[in-house]
Amino acid sequence: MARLNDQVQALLEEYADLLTITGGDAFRARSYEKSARAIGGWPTDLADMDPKAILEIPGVGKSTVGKIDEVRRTGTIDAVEKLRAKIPPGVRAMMKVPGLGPKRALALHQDLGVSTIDDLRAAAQAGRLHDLPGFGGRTEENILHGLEVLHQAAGRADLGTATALAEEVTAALSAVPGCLRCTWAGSLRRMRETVGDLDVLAAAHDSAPLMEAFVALPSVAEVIVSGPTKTSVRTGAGLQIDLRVVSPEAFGAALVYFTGSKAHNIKLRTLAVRAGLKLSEYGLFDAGTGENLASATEEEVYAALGLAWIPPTLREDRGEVEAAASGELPVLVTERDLRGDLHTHTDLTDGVASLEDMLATAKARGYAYYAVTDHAPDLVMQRMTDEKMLAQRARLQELAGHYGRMRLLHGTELNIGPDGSVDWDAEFLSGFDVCVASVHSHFGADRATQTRRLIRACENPHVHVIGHPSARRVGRRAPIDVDWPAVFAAAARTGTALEINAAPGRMDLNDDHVRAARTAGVRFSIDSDAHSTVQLANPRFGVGTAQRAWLGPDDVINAWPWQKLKRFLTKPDL
DNA sequence: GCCGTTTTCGGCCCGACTGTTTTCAGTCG
Repeated sequence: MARLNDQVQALLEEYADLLTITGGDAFRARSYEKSARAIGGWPTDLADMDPKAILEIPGVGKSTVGKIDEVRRTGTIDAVEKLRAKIPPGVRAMMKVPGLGPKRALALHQDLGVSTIDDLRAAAQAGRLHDLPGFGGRTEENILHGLEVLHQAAGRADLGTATALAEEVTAALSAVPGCLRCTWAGSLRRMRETVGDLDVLAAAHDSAPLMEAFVALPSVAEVIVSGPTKTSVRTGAGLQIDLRVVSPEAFGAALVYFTGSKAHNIKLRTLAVRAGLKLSEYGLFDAGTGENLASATEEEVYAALGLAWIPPTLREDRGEVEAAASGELPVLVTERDLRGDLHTHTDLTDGVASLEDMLATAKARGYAYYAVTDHAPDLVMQRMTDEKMLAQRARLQELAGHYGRMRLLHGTELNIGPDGSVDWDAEFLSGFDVCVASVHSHFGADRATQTRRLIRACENPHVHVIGHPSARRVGRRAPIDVDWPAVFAAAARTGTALEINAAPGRMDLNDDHVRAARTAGVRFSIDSDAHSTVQLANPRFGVGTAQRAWLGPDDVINAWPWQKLKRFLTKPDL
């Protein structure tokens, strides 16, 4: 774990879950959930804060400060350990199955002796669940389906988790004496939305010190294989990390080789063979003489194959090799191109940071414009009212000019109802600078219904962006069933942007959909959906998706200068 | 456990949906 905040957050979340499972005070559990979120989203590392400052974090009281101190001293929390002794970890894991909450998870454990996900699957397949009180045939089916959803992401880490781990590992290894280069490769470098393992590459003349440091990392739980060029470990969270150490002369060739994808590598090797060459992780060689033609940098390797350097996010054999050969690689949008964020929250609804803190962090990111888009009233739990929204708008107007030249936009995240309607009438909506509209309910409706509701939302003259259009949660909830070509056509026709939601748990739209939508003429908004100042850094992940879909700066409305974006936010008459 | 121009005690987010039920528990956002 990179920050003490993350460690504390994980322990407090676990404590809240265990309290809930054991039927403890629900308000206490909720309180711990809240402090966990507040701590995870707090920008300063707890390790650098004194207790008094920690007590200032909203939602954190004396009891939590004590537990933070305990984590700092002992690495854990005694109260959590005591509950862990009573409730097998599998019971908590079962709560991750969609449709299974604390009550049923505990009932399954107590009445059926089910205490792992595997037990649960076996029991459901054997039809042993529907005899339990409160369980029936449909519940059993839903649990089996939920297990399927969970299984698709099992053992895979989302982009945010994997990136944090990769940064931690490469920083630690880079500090080892004799380490000349260290970076991550593999699917994480290609910025796939989830990764099954982490590939780390280092350059050194002597690999031994790196291997020793690697297996001694605090996040390592198990060593799978260990040798002079390759060591594989598993983290406590179950993610495999492979470390390969090569000589500095071979670093570029190894980076190409281990970044992949497999299909991209095959294409490159085929190209090499046809030219009388041989490509491996050690370099590009003359097949006849064995002479090393290129190996130190990726650029040299690609150049020796007659190719321009190909950005890692494109290396999927989707035409990038041909484009590199003909000098037609696209100019990709980068994080630096983003001039603003059009989907963010504050503590007025479910964010954990104040408006002022979010604005200050946004300004530090160098944005030219920034939209605050708190939840609208139809998401009842957020308790939004017209008055609260108008008060926020007034506050935003007061703050105009307080954040340099950053333009402050007042927006909202509307809820797209099952019929495609949204929270407010046209008059109220016209008061916003920007409206994101998202699906937050009725995920199970049929394709015709989902398609109609999204198209109707696009046709709303006050809706500028469709937020997280598929409503999927990576590894947790399947996307809604939609006729995407029809929605893409509607978005293009109505001048409605589709969001690339950059929160690692969403990554929505995904790269395939973005590619298809772009072909249909759709524009995109790469948004953080930040609920804390830390999450304002999310767009880097969305840029990965955008690049994988070959998007350039012109495809992304929040890469545009304000005047151009302003015109886009005035939709044409339909 | 946290918090306070309704409060230092007594509240704490609320409604919809699903599947199990015969009046409601569990889950979700």
